[in-house]
Amino acid sequence: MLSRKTKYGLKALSYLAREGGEKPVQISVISEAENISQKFLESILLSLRKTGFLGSKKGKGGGYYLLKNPEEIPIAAVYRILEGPIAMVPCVSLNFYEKCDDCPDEHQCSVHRLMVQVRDNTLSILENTTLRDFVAEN
Amino acid sequence: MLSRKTKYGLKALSYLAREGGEKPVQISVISEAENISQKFLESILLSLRKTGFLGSKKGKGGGYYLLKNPEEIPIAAVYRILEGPIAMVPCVSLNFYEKCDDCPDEHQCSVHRLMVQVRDNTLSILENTTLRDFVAEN
DNA sequence: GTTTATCCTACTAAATCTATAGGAATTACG
DNA sequence: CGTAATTCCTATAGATTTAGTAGGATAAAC
Repeated sequence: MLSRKTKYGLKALSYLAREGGEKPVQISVISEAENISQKFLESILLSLRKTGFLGSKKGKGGGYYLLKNPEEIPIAAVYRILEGPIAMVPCVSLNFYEKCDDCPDEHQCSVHRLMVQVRDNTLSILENTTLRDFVAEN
Repeated sequence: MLSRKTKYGLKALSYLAREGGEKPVQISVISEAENISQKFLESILLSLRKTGFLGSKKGKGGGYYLLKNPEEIPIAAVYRILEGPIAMVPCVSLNFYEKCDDCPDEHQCSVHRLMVQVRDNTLSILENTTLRDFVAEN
């Protein structure tokens, strides 16, 4: 299940992408447009800024803006920042790998093999979809 | 992320499928073989029994056994019992649908459309994989 | 009637999620 | 300059979920 954090983050980025990126957009504007708690959104945008997806400007007329073109931002990258691993089990994750404590050999684990398949499929969708697709659809 | 509950449940079912189903297998045997806390596994098997996947027998020589052939048990069905929705957002779930409180119209939501894609892909894997595949792989 | 097993309910500790609070820092503008 | 508008940052808190644990009831085998 997707956390609200990730969902809100994607919606906010989507909003910024649709906006075109001419001027910074204030948190309050996005939070109203997308029905997101302003304070919560604030912390989400902050972490997207710290990881290089967003730029910001303080003070009057300030706000957030995209640092890259929408087509350069795959959903997978955003997902990994806000949600974490895309894989359903850590032992199958490419970016957040962890060994399972219950499996002596993960190559003999049927769950492992199944989840590799699921990961590959999900990944191909999330890597090949960018913010640009979010804009184009509307 | 897959909960341990679901992972353990799948491993236990997988164990039973490999066993062939002649005789009931005790919780303690499965829990040792698969490195799962016995008490925790107990509650998992119980809920799989209540939902018609497993039969059980009490007393000496008792234990759990599959009620159907492995090829008749798709992973998707087990997943829904133990984990819940396969979809990443409730508004995209076939079996556990819920409207998002933040979306006025889900058909105009880019996250929704993306997650429909992800769901369809994951679903086709989980519906077309059965316990039989878990056995065959070894 | 003793042993072996599942059955069932309730509880708990820890982690995670979803925020909220409150002020500091920065910028625009008159 | 001074004031208003905005992001920046840290800390905290309440709710929910997860991953078990405890302890006895029930049933079957022998």
